Formats: sequence, structure tokens, C-alpha cells
Amino acid sequence: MDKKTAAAVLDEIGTLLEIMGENPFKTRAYGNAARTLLSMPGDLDDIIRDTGLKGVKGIGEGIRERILELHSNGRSAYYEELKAGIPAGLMDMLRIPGMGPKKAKTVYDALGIADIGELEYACHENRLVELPGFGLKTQEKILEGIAFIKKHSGQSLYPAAMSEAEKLIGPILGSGTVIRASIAGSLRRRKETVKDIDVLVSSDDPAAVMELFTTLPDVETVTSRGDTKSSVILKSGIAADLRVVTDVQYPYALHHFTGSKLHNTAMRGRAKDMGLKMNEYGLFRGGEEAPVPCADEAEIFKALGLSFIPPELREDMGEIAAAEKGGLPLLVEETDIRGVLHVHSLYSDGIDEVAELAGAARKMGYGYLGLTDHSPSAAYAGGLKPDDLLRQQAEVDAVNAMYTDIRIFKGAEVDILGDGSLDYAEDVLKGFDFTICSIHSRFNMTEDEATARLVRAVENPYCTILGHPTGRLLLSREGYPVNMKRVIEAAAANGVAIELNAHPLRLDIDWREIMYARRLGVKIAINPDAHNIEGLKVVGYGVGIARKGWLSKDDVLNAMTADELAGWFRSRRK
DNA sequence: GCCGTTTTCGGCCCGACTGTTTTCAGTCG
Repeated sequence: MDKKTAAAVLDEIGTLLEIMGENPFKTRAYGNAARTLLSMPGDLDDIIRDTGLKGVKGIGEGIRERILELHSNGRSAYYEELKAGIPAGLMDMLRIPGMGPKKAKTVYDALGIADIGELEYACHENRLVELPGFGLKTQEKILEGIAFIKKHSGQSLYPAAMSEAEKLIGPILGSGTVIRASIAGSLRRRKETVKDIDVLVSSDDPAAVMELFTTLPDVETVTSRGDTKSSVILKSGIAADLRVVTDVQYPYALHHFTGSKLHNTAMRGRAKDMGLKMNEYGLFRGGEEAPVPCADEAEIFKALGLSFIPPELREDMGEIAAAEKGGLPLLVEETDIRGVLHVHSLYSDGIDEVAELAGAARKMGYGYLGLTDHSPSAAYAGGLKPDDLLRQQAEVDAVNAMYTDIRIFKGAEVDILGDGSLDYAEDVLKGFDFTICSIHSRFNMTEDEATARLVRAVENPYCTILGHPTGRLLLSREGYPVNMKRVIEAAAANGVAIELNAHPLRLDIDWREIMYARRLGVKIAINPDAHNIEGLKVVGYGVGIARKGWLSKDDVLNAMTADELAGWFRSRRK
């Protein structure tokens, strides 16, 4: 082992000890020793041969032994023992500005949070503010810190990329140098995460557009700049490409740059079978110079004998065959959503009052709100004991009496316990209009265990909706492994709906799984999982994913009216 | 854990800054 590696191990031992709350002078001693070692001339072999590391100021008997062990064995039993006792994600957290060993230890001890993804989610749920030494500012600072370290991580969540894209396209459209402009790529297809932002414009003055694009205030660096294509990195860390074409080429280019690659390949194959050649500049009939004229994408599809395929569906998952037969669903729109069903109030880990939430939902045009505070096992989230529930439900009655145009359904987000049973007794469960049942603990399961746990929950007669079925947090935490096909089949057999959690970090159930649920007639509930009024606004992200899953209005539980839904809830209970 | 030494255990770098406190704890450099 070389000097540098050995020093790094010593440093890490110091950090691990610090997290464990060891004497700060002891932890510092490891850091000092690491620095001392690094500053010594020669490589580790030489140092040990020449001095045996004896009489070096800053390296005493204890640390000397550790270095000798590292040198001879290439490893340290002490280091490995320490490491085994502390989750790797906790070490990761120290990369967050403002997050040191003490704070990391606190969130781990108090909330069991062991990686950055969980930490970020916990901040969004206001779970940090109550911890000793923490407050609202600290929580915000940690969120900013997480955003900072995520900056150059390669992938971005849809909302972040979309808001950046809008900042680009606004000035471009407003400049007067472009004829048409659109966001393209995976962002236009509404993928849950995207690698970069693609912008397509048509213009008679490409040079002017390039100049404008590469000098926008949000641009950090220009990675390439040509006549028709430029690439930049934005200050937010997201990469963005701009492509300029003529206005005649625009529809073909828009289709081409929207992708997906697989969809394009399939489309080109189809064109070829019809004696046509298709690329980003046009659709060409055998050897002709001028393309088959198409004013927009719809005309391209029409020229190929297809109905219009919405961008969300262009994933080569059967959309071309369906479009040929006119069999594409009329996709659900955000305006089809009549109410919101997964909302936390001040009673558990939300921060707004029931009446405030109801008022906000009403203003947003929703006809109902399903109140779903946590059950007791979610102690970190202030899960409600039966007594608390009585008070909460009495308040719901009072709020319901206040309004004629919005209805509060009494629900709960009931924890699915380790064995698949639910976290309330039957007499309590009876009192709800509906339940969302979800897993919040014991994530370490095999696929068989997780699947059995979910299936058992779904088979419970008091389970109305299965919540965020994989528990994933996008770009940060894998969900538990689930055989989703079997879970969907269980939901179908038991008349249980499945949640599409619309929080942009979750978007869970995955859109790739939704089609099967639709085929089996399982209703999908597009739920905000809101912990405050602001959180009600994420439903649109869920609608985007529902569209990618081919859902139409009729497949979506909360596209029902309040009366229809009340009837549906009642019918589940029979 | 290291150092220095009145050789057996007490002291070890600290100030700016922030945020949470009500006199201090934690982070950063």
C-alpha cells in the first residue's frame, strides 16, 4: 500500500470516529497522523524500512501499528470494523455543505436516515426541523447543499430540467430571430429523469440564434458551438443542446430530436417499407430532392399511415402498431383530475391545517381531498394513534360542514408492517372512507419477501389504494425489489387501486409497469403525497407519467367525481 | 490517540460564522 492510500484510510478512521462521537482529540489525532505521513519524504516502503515509523512526531504507538498493518496486509482490521458499523451513505452525507459528523449522526440516530436520498426526502417532509440543534434554516441549508452536490451528477429530475428549459426557450422565442421553437428529447417525452435539455428551433438566421443561446445568462460554459448545433452547460449543472433548422425541416427535426431512438428506428423502418426515406431533414420519396410536404408532426404520422402519437408514448412500446389501427388511447389530461387523495396535515408530518389544505385544493378546482395522515408505526412522522384520529376526523366533519363544493374523505396512509398486516386494528380501519397502504420501514427484503408483503396488504379488505409500491427515490434510492406483475394481479383480483405517487422524486409506480395494470383494469390514483399546500401542485408530474403509461381518464381513480368516488369506496367494502 | 513530562495524566488551535439558543453547538477553513 502506498503512502497516499494509507493516509486516506487514517483520515477516514478519524471521520468514522467523529461520527461515533469519539473524543475529538482522538479523532483529530488520526487526521494529524495522516497529514504527517503524507508530508514525510519517500514512499511508504522507504519510510518503514528507514525509520520503522518510530520517533515521528504525530504518529504514536497506536497509529504506528495501524500503518504497519496497512503496509504489510494492505488492510486494517480496525478500519474495517469501524466501517462495518456505519452506513456508507452516512459518510456520503458529509459531502453536503453544512452537514458535519454531528448532524449526520443526529439524523441517523433520531430518524434512521442513512443516505442522501432519504435525507432529502426527509427535508421535504419537514422531519429535520424538530431535531435538537436543527431548525427550518438548517433544513433549508441542507436541501441547498444536496442540490449543490447533485449539480454535476449527470441526470436531472424532470421538474428541475423543465424549469431550466423554460428559462432557455423563453428568451429564444422572444428574440424575434426564430420562427418556431420547442423543447425536444426525453424532456418532451416526459421522462422522469433526463440527461440533458434539447431545444429545437427554426430560423432564417442560425448565427444570430447561436449567438443568443450561447450567451444566455444561465449558461456557465459553452462546450461546442457550430452553425446549426451548440452545446452548453448551464449554471445549474444541466447540459443543454440547441439545434437550428429551416422552418421546412422543423417538423421532421422535431420528431427526430424528440426520439426516442428506438421509436425513431421503428419509424424509419416503417418508412422504408413504404418506399420512403426518413431523417431529421425530411421524409423523402425514392431519390426526390424535396421532402413529402408536412407542416407539422401530425402530417408526418399521417403520411406514414398513422394517427398522431403523443411524445410521451414514443418509446417503442407498441405505439406504432396501435397508431396504425387507430388504437391509441385518448390520454388523460391534468384537467381531468377531479380531486387529490394523498395529503398529510399538521396532525402527522404535514405543516398545514386541514381547513387550509381543503381551501387550497378548492381554489385549485378540486372537488375532493383525501386526508391521509400516517399511522402509529410511522412514529417519525407523527403517526396518529386511534385517539388522535378521533380528533382529526371530528375536524374533518367540521371542515366538511364549511364547504359545499369540496369534500374531505377520511383516510389514512396506513403502514404495511413487516408481515404484510396493516398498522390499525379492524375497528379503526372500518372508520375510514378509504386507505392508502404503504411500506415505510424494513426496506431490506428479497423480492419474494417484498412481493409477499405487498400482496398480503392488497388482500386486506380495508386496503383501498396501494401507496408508492416500490419505495424508490429517483436518482438516490433504489426501491425494494418487487415482482410488480404479481402485485398488479393481486390488486386486480382484490379490486384495489394502485397509487402513482406524483412526487417528482418518486413517480412510483413506474410508467413501464402501468400498462399491465391498465390491461387488468386496475385503477391508478395519481396522488400528490402532499405535506403542505405547495405539495398539492405536483399532480401534473404524475399526469405526465400516467400518459407515458397509456392511461386515459377512465383508468384514473381520481378522475372520478366526488360522488362516483364515494360510491367506488363503498363498493370496495362489500 | 499523541505528547511531554514535576513519569502518569492533563491538555491538545482557534476564530468567524451561522443557527439555534438564551450562552452554546456545529461547521468551516
